[in-house]
Amino acid sequence: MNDLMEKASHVAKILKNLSHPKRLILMCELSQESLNVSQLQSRVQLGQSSTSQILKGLTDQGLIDYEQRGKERFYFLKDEKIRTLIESLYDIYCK
Amino acid sequence: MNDLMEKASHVAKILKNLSHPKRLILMCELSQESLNVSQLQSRVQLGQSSTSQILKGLTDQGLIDYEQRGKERFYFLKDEKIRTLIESLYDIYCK
DNA sequence: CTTTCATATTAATATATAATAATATATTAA
DNA sequence: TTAATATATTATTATATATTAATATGAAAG
Repeated sequence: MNDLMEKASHVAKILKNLSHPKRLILMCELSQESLNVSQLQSRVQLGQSSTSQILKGLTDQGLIDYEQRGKERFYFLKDEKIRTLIESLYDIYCK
Repeated sequence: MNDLMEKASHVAKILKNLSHPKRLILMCELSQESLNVSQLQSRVQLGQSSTSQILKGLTDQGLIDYEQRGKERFYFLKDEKIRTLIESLYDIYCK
């Protein structure tokens, strides 16, 4: 039961990151291509601050990472399991 | 973008229901067999009230349903897509 | 070096969620 | 018809999350 709880907590945290429409869209976009903050901002219709905060959260949890190019930061999916999960979600709910 | 937002909101709501370790375990249990409230309670280590509230939320969202047998209510998954999703999660994170 | 642009951080507030306790309902059995 | 059991509901509180605004950092251009 303890091991189960740990696994469940881990998966639940990841799901929480996807459990908000705009974060979900953001992650879907990132599953297609690397994008910088202002690109993400406009695709997801959120302010600069919220977008940055969300990206920080996702980065802290190891789900995404970024590469700095000049002034810009290009974010991309770091965790391949997330990509698989997003694909499954697409298969289940959007086909 | 609007259609996208609608779809994303729908999926996000479902994910939110799974984004809590105990609700996730509860849903996993229900994906295996029908269970009554007190069985769920003990498997998930939650009080009676919380368990009932969670079950109500899941029922309201059409994810589960129940069948009354005497004093007891046996809950079961109503939405087959959820079962598929839970199986995917298992494949991705627990194998 | 100073201005500009992209992004990050902090703080403040509003809103949602989780947990608990207390009470209510409904079914069955005595 | 009352008592016992399973479950539901309501109210309250604590905690977490989302949003916004204001300020700060850091890279590059001039």
